[in-house]
Amino acid sequence: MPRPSTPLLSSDRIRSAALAIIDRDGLDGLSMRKLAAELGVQAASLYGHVRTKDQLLNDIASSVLSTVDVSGFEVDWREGLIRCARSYRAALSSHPNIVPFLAYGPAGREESLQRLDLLHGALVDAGWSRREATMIAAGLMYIVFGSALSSFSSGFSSDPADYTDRYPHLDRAHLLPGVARELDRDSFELALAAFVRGL
Amino acid sequence: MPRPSTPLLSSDRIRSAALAIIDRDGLDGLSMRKLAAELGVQAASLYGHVRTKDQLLNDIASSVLSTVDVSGFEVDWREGLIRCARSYRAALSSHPNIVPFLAYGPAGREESLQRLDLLHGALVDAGWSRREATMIAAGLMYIVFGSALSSFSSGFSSDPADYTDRYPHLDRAHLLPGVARELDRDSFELALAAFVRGL
DNA sequence: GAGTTAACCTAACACTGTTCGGTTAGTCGG
DNA sequence: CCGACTAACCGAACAGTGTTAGGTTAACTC
Repeated sequence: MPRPSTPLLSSDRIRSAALAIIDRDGLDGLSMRKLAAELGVQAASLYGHVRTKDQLLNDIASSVLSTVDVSGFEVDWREGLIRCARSYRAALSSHPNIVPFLAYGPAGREESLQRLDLLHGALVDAGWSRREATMIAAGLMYIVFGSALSSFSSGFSSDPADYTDRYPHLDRAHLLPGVARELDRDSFELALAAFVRGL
Repeated sequence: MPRPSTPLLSSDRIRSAALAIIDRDGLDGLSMRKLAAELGVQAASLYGHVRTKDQLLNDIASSVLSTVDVSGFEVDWREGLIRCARSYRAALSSHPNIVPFLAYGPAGREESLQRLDLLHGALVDAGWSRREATMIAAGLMYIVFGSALSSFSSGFSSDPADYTDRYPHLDRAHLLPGVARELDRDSFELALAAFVRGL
């Protein structure tokens, strides 16, 4: 196929198709050839719109994080922290399969820095020292990312025989998968509330 | 080379060589061919001792986590939580490059479950309900894994120009890389203390 | 000493991300 | 209107990945 009359590809179309694949097949399920195939195109054609796969993933990550809202600090810094964390978690858990990518490396994403700047400023305004503000922001991110990884409650088998005898205190762990989502949310809320209250 | 008089390979040698590569070159720096080369062997030979690369990584992860100590709950459950979290973090931060692998999937690792069982039991003994115990354990893991990812303080540039003007509250963020390790530890301790105090 | 097993090898398969050079449709200058 | 040029795609290839099949020979067992 030569140059088509109306372009088949665009950065946006590529990004959203890639995110759909990630959501459906996981992070490892995304390959450039598969992505191209779903767009009705050959793999090489993608590189006219995207520099590298890593860059594509970064762009997707940024767009996922762009929905995070850090407003709400005017009322109360505790409430601001809680809202910010909830918003972060909502963004991440709407596309959980991309979280391992975020976990990989030095981010330095524009969006993250901007939000972090606001968060830091709000904490300093509330009376915390700069160093304390940095550590509190870090702690909040620990809880958010830790809960978003959720290799915790989703990592349980649903076969009771896997636990009985060997792990006496986990004798009902096989019920976890059924309530994993709810339990993850409640665990996050508990951790967040305890953290903020304990500051 | 036919069968050598004394075997060149063993599961242990393979595991420790692989972990050394991961520590040195990162998770992506480990390939079966490279691992084989460092052991003076061809890649295919590894598969006589290791089922798959994924299994190898799981075994390595288990051995890293095997140093975690969950004793210390006799004294006080708060102290027990703190010691457990510190021990976990120590294990993870001694081999930080394998943490992204842990972040990937349903773990269900023998070691983790065993430790989780003890933790859960200790919390129930201390008077928490089973559900609360589960959530508290999850919250603790959030902080441990979140801090071990450390895509936070290690993700900052050391060039002041990257922050000035654009991020007014982060005007000293360029200093972070120099104190990243210490700051990460302090942030972890702060988050842990706040979390436990807030329960 | 024969037969079996264990430990290595070479070669290959089906993938991966990415690049090079080609082909053609659309667009712009004269 | 037509030539030059660019934009958007394709086919083929490269170097790398995890993994398997089948071969070769040393060491062990009876």
